[in-house]
Formats: sequence, structure tokens, C-alpha cells
Amino acid sequence: MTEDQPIQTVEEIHHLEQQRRENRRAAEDLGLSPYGHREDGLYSLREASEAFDEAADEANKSSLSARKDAKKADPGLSDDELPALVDERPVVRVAGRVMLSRDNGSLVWLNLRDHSADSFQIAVSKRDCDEAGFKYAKLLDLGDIVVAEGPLTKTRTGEITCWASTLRPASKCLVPPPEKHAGLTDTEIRYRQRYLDMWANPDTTRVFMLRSKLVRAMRWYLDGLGFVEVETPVLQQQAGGAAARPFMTHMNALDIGLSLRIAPELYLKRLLVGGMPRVYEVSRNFRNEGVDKSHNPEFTSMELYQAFGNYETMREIAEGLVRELATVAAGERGGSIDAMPFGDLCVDYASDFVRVGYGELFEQALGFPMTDFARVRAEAERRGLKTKSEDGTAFDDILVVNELFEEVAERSIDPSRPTFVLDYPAALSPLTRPKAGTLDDPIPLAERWDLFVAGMEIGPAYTELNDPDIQEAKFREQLAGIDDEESTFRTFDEDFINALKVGMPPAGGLGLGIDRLVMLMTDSRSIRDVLPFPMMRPVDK
RNA sequence: GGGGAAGUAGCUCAAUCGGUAGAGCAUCGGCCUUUUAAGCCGCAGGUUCAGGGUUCGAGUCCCUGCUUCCCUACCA
Repeated sequence: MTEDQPIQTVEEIHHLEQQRRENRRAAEDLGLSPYGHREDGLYSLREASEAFDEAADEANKSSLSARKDAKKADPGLSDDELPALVDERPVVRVAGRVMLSRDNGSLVWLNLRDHSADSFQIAVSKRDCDEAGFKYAKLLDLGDIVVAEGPLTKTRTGEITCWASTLRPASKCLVPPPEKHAGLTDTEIRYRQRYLDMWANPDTTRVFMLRSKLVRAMRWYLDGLGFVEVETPVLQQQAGGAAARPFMTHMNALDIGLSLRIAPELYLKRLLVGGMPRVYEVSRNFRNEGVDKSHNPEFTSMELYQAFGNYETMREIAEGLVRELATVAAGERGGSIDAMPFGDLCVDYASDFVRVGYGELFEQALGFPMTDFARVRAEAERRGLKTKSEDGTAFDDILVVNELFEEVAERSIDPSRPTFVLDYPAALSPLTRPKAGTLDDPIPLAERWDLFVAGMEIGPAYTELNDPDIQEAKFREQLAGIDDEESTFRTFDEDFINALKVGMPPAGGLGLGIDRLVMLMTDSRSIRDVLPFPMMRPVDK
């Protein structure tokens, strides 16, 4: 095995990679280290642009032309006898990936890219750059990471440029880069080789940077409200807190089956029982379900619980929090929070969010009250919705109401106005406190809301149930298969019941989908665009 | 799950009715000290996603499979 073929044989290496390996070797022969070393005091490319000094550059240029004129007038003058050379130009050392190279023979122009700037120009001239640096400029490849050092000047066309006195490699790019103008558009390569996408398409990186800022802003906001961030188990013996198929795994030491969590809810509530008054968790959840442009098998939610709060408390927090995130995003991207672009929409986060009751919205959209079950059933059948289960038994009236609601009423919400839909039927939210005064109504209500933005469900909130007997009865009810509705629990968590028996204060709970919020704030239409590494089907080779 | 589109050189894309697979960029060789997708001259680069079928002949038509994207349904 030679140094040039550590893994593959020469025949298997693409000739473009082969060429790059040869160029790397040629740089080594110049005495340059192809993979670089520690660099202190590097300027970011943006900082380098900002460090440019117009006056110093002008002074340098006029002193140069004065010397030239003097030389022309009297060619016999020695350098010492010419007017003094003035050079107060700031000198910077920068690093970046080579995006473009224009070789004019004895002068090579490079455009570098880094995290701070998409393009910054370096001039490598035979006259002013050291010999190894100049030779290296001629044999570097697009995609290489380089370090350049030199004074800042402006070219004839007015572009701020680092006029290199030295140039050296910092890392080799052995892979042929995307086309320099059209760039990388193949979505499959963009997702599978995100590192390539990120430097070819700087907007991709900007989305991830903004995502980080948004999550930090969320933590800052909640900390300011007195919430404490906690971490609860990802590996659970029974995955509860939501209705979803979990990923299963196994622990060897204890020889037990474990699930990856589908929601942090039941553990966060245990902390309330233990006496923590306000807790939240930024939680990676895992659901063994399908993949599409708004679903990834692992996704991030933020759940919070506040002792002695209720769903109204949660509404105030959610509205303030979402508006805060919009403010951060608007500040970063430019624009204002009363018209945040999302696809064809402009979403208004500045005005008070819309609040509408479930029943109210139903009646507005359908034209008759949801308690008119005969019309509900007739309308559902007219629209071809499911009104009975596989074995022919008719769905409960309330399930049919909800089918219609999701089909018609949910779609009637103005997508450009964040909207809270309040007071869901209690039958649909078995783990929620019933709304006082509605117990004897034809459709008893629960203290729950859902927040919709741009047609997406961003998250629900509840006044939580803290009566252990009712909770236990609900658990058993669902386990018995009485309720087929999907948004229900399917596990019986005995220890959680015990925790409620110990006594949980009345509380409000809130869950927000972080990925979806980031989609809204970054104008991304697919969840894959806000996840650095979305789930992809493996490719066999 | 149902429907639609796509897959051709490293990248971005062409290829008319089924008739010799092309271009630009990148690479390689040459020229060039103020370029901006630099320019000029020249060379090279292909398992047309995979497998089967029809045909004298298939990138193109048919079948199967793989992958990606879009629409639709569902979990957030």
C-alpha cells in the first residue's frame, strides 16, 4: 500500500480526485503542510472587510505613484533617493474555502468563503507574494481551505481585497466541488452530504445558525419567567405522554426492553409532584412513524409545566414566546414581525393572536352547531368522512364532530394570523381538566387549546388533570380499547398514578414543536430544511 | 398508504419520430499582473439509476425494482 492509495486502488479513485491528490503532493513539495495548523488572531472575512482603511490605502497608492513619477523623471535615482513609501494599510490574516480562482498568469485572484461572508477577494501576485504561496495559488483546487495574509487594499473596480504577502493551505478538498455558478441543487445530495450543501449554499448554514439563536432565545425567555430547565429520561420502560409507536431497544446489563421516549410529559409532571414549580425541557422525541415534509422520526419539542397555572396561563406564555422568537428571527433576517414571509403568506405575529372557541369555529365554518348531531352525521357522510369503524359500529357523535372539525373548521382558520382554538370537547382530551360549568352540556368541554400558524399545528396546552382516580380510570378506559381515537394514551404507567396519589398541584402544561417553529421563522417549507441531518433511507453500495 | 414527476460526464443541464450521447462549468496542457461566473487556444472525460423485454437498432417504448422530490391521507 503506497501513501497515495490508503484505501482504494488507484483504478478506483476518480481521476478528478487523483488530480487533487497530485496537487496536494505538489504543495507538500513546496514545503507547505497541506492540512495546516493552529492559527491565532485570524480575522473573519467580514472583520477583514471592516478593517479596510480607505485613507491608508489612498496614501499608499499616492506614494507609489509619486515614486513611479520620480523614477520616470530621473531613471538614475536609486530606491533610497525616491520619495518615501507610505504603507499604513492594516494587515490581516484570514482563512476560508476557495470558491473561485481566476488565474491571470502572474496574478491569481481567489474568492474565499467563511461563516461570516459568502465571498472575499484575495490577490496573489508573483511580485508581492512569497514564492511558495504564489506557486501554491497555481496548484490549489476549488474547495481547498487556505490561509492568506497581507494588507487590505481596494482594486480598480473598488473591491476590498487582501493583497497576499503569503498564502498557505489549511485543508485539502479531495472531492470535486459543485458547479461554481449553478451550485448544488440536487436535494438528495444536499441532505445526504449536508457538509457539502452548507458551503455550497450558505443559506443552509444560516438556517441552522438561526435555529440555534431561536432555541437560545426560548431558553432565555423561559428562564426569565422563572422556569427551570430539566432533563428527563430518553430511555423509558414504557413510553408515555402521547399516542405514538415508539422505537424499541434493549438494555443488556439489566436485560430489559426499553423504549425511546415519545414525549417527556409524565416525567415533567413527576417533578411538579416533587415540588419544582415551573419546569421545561427541550426534548428530542422519537416516534416510529412515517417521514414527510413535516415529520421526521426524531424531532424536538419544548414542553413546560407550571404549578398553579392553567391553560390560560399557558396561552399567555405561548403568545409571548412565539412573538419573542419572531422578533429574534426578524432581527436576524431583516423584516418586521407583522409580516413574516412564509411561502406565499405574510404571517402577523405583532397583533394579538386570534382566539376562537372550538364550538364557535365549528359553527362559523359549518353553519350549524356541533351539538346538532343529526346534521353533523349527515354532513360528514355527504363529505365522505369516516363515521363508523371497520366492524361497522358507528363512531361516537363527538368523533364525527371532530372529523368534520378537522376537515372543514381547521382549514377555515386564517393562516396568516396565529390562532388559538380553545375549549376542545372533553371526550377528545381525556387527560385534561374539564372546563368548569360545561359538565352537563351536550358536549362537555376541556381546558385545552391548540395553536395554529400557517395551517400548521404548532402545539397544544392543557389545564392538567391531577386527580389520580380519574387519571387511572382514563388509562384503563383506553387500554380496554373503548376509545379508538388516536390522540389518546395507550400505556398504563402505574408509577405515574402513584405520583398523582402523592399529590400534584393544579397545573398548566404546554408543548411546542420546535422544528415547526423554526420552519416558520426561517421560511422553510420542509422539516428537512431545518434539520442538519434529516432521516434518509440508506443507500447500499 | 394512494397519485404524479424525476434520475444522462465531478456539477448544472440538452438530446426532435426509436437511428453515431452533446453543451456550459470544473479538470488537464498552453498564453496572460486589476480579475469579478475573467478571457483565448487545445485535450480529455459516459455501466444514460439497476435488471429484464420489444426491435435490425433503445437515453427514448414496455415490465420489475431502487432512490429523490411534489400532491394527498395520517401521527407533532
